[in-house]
Amino acid sequence: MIRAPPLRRGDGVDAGALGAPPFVETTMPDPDRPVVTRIAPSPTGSMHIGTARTALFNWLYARHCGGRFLLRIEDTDRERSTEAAVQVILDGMDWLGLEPDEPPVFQFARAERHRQVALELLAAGRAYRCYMTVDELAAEREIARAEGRAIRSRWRDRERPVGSNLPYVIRFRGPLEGETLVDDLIKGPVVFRNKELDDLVILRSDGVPTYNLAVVVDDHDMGITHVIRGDDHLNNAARQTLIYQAMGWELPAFAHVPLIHGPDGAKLSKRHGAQAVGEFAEMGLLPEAMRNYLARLGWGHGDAELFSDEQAIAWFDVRDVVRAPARLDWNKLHHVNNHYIRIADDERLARLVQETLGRRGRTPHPDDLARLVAVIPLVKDGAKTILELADLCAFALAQRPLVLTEKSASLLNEETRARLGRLAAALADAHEWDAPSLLGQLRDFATSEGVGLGKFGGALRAVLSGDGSAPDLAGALAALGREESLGRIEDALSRSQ
RNA sequence: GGGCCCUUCGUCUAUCGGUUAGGACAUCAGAUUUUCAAUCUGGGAAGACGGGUUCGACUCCCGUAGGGCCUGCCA
Repeated sequence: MIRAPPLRRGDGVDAGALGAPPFVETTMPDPDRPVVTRIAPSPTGSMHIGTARTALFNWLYARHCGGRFLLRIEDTDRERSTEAAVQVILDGMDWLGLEPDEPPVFQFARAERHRQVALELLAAGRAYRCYMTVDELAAEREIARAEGRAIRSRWRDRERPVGSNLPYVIRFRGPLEGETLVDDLIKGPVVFRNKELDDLVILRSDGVPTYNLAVVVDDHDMGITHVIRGDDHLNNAARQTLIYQAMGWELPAFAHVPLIHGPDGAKLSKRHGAQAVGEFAEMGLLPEAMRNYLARLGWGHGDAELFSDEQAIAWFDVRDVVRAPARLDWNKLHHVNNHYIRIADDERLARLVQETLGRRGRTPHPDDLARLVAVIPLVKDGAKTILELADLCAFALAQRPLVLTEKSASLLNEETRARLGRLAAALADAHEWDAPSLLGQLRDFATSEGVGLGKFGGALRAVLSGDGSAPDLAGALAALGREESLGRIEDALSRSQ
């Protein structure tokens, strides 16, 4: 393994102008080191679904390798970071079931350590003080852009202004020649010409470290072996590589995963329906469905579409992540969600439906849970979300006497009322009250009436549900129970026309 | 402007030089049916474009076009 030369302790004067130690080509990660991955979101708002997928990839890879998965909160931007946003991340990870193996690391709490490293780099001549004002910087930026080159500070090779106490930032002193290789696990080898890389600010004028320094120091200190993150960081990886080399630190393996786009191919944003993890939860998606769908978005294993966490862990390798950005497809997400609703435990679903109903302002009734557990098996196959499941269950929770919609009421005429009356009488004597035998009885009744089920099915559904949204009739009768079912029919028939 | 990344059915993907280019979602048609749904059967649907390399290219190389990211004292 190639290692950078040891840091040279400076004498307080920027040594770069005198000739900094040469930069090495690259150092590769030790293949024998146990894998450590991390997700490093910044708490500046909601938790993006792309962040969730990156977290999932990190989690899957760590589990696959028998390694560890860590969480770091990147809160060095004091202006925008909020405690509430930290909680959103913690809740999001919890909901997704992606438990980090250690308590989260808060980046800002490590600012002193970052500052030390910045000073070390300064002392070693690998960084310098830049006294450019905001205006000067803006001007340089404009010129550099016009000339099609990276911005350069004129303080790179200058002593500090004599006797001045002007504010300054510390910039990393990158090499002007040669190339830097980022050997990305997903994108393959990517070569950057060093002259294209600007000298990034590592310490702000107020002494707060910047992201690019903090990530490198933290990833190194946390022993991260695989940096799996959004590919918006691919360019940063080159400059970060330079910092690793300047510090003589072993490089992690990089894997830059493409971003998630909206259905129209544009960057996923609010107008696409949802972009925050919390919103997906509120829309009635199941976390295991999200894991399956997200894993499948940008990664595949042959024809496998629906798979367990265990299978995903067994199969997942970052190297197989697709290089192109993927679009969020609501249809497929819903399809996957439907699958997990079908195989989910009915009591769990009942509780989720109760929560949904509660959010809609429904006052809970003591019978709710029991009725939901009875009716959910009947309707879950048709539910793409918990919200839809709640809609499909609604009829079972209605309290007598039901209010019939106009359409439902219109199905009750002299003929159907008479027929329902005879049906109620027949059902009152039924020995069995389960779906199969009820279906048999409905059929027998239809035969005895000399008509098809269609002649009174609509009316029966209307009086049982109020709005006609009930599922299979026999199943609905069974789920409702004899007393409730006959009561609902009775209510409707006794109502004046 | 500059640098970098990306490009297979509408969408997510399989293919790792030789396949009738496979699967899933969506869509269409039919079947079933007590509404809706579900279910079953079947169909249509793709290698951005142009050059190479090769006996042979979706696969490798170059170019073009289109999209994305970075170019912050944001992360």
